[in-house]
Amino acid sequence: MARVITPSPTPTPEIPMRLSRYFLPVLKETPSEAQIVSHRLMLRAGMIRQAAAGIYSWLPLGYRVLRNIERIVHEEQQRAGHIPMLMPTLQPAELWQESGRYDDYGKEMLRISDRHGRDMLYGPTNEEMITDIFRSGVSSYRELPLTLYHIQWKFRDEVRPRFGVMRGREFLMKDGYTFDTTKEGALHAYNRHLVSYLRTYERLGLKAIPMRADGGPIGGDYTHEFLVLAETGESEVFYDSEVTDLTFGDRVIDYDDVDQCAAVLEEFTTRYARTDETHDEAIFAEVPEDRRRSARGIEVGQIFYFGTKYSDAMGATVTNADGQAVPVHMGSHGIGVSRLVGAIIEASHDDKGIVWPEGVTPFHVGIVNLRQGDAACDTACEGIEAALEAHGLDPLYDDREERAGAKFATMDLIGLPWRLTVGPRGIANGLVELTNRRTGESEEMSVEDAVARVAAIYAR
RNA sequence: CGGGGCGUAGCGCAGCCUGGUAGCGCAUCUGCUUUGGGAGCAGAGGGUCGGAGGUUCGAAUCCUCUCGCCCCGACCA
Repeated sequence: MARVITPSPTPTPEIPMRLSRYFLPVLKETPSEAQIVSHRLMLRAGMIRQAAAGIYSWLPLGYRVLRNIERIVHEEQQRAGHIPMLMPTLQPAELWQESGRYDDYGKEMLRISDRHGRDMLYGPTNEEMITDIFRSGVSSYRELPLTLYHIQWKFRDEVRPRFGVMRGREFLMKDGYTFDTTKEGALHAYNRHLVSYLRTYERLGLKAIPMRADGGPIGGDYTHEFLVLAETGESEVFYDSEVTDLTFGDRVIDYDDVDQCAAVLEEFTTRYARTDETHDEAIFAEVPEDRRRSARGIEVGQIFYFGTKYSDAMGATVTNADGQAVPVHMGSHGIGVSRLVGAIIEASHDDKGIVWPEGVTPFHVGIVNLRQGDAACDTACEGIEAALEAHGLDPLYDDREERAGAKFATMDLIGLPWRLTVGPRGIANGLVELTNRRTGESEEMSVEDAVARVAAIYAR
């Protein structure tokens, strides 16, 4: 696709990485505070470090994954025609007083005051702020429809944060806001988001099922949550087994095509799929018994049409073709970016560690030198590293003075999808070993073939 | 916010009941050996025992207060 902006904090590409010079504080033992597998593995793999309850530093390896997810979300948002921007983490209380949510939100909102005694808050979401921006910048229906989004840190002062980044207090979210003149237009924006989310989650290596969600106090049917099935999920879900067979695949979508987007929504949401909040036993009973499933799921996104709730409260109107000022129809649509790191691990790991999907892996391939200091092995590894980089790939070269077992265990733990093993026995015959992390299958081949194979894997 | 638990070396833990000046495993550092799945031996470094008061000749240990973290529930992306 065309140029895609990936706003801050995204630095320039990192230099080639060797483990001897990296910062990867892996743990052999499991920290006692971690209860679920993704939290345990993120701590053990040196991806995060807790700063306070529900607040984490992202160490280099974790930061790479987070950034990859962020990049994919950006690309898919912009593919759907949505416009990136960035709103601040700290907001003035006035906006929230205007919408009425300053009092409604309760203690989950972190309230602070600045040196002048002015009431501020660390934003748990951005509807008020975007509505304020919109009303001051848009006045005519001719400027609609419009979808603005950003990826920003948010804070909700959860009573009981847990499960690592899956339910932190500080979290990174993509939230997008749609503005339309009519309800029909807003519902197309809703459908378009559903389609783009399906694409996004597939690229992340996840199967996320859209499920009818609870609209909360606003009500209505126009909200779906996307759930990843996992035993450790926080929500109980009920669904027709046919929904797990649906895949978005490579289909080409015209995001401006109202009927096409509506058809995708129809395809993915007609079968029964609900969380316990909206579960209805009577309707569920109509699903053939052998297709009824109940499981647990992790919520990784939500789409929501809420009409004119904020535009009414905050006076966000446009002049329509008849010259009348009408409130805009809005929707907000979120993807839990930091939470996805945990969700992906929950969905993709084994007893040795993480198994990254190729789309989000922190490094494309690990190079394991079994005999550091051996001239033939060192030369081969350095050559492979350079060749992979020439293909635009990021290898992680384990050049530490460690034994084979320790290097393998580290690679397995951090979950790189592919491993190239270079040892004195093989290299004497010009051979290296390519191993698939997920299946454990290994194949011996020449250095040149191995580089070509890895390049081909990531080119697809 | 109700109920429960835990804070001792980077990580995992013992010691606390019955006060006597801190220990084990892993990790780290040095040396030798080893080298295709978290090596062996020898040696070394690292702790205001979460913090503050109190009791006592003496407190990791007993008492009070306080901070932090974790678990169950309610809540939540």
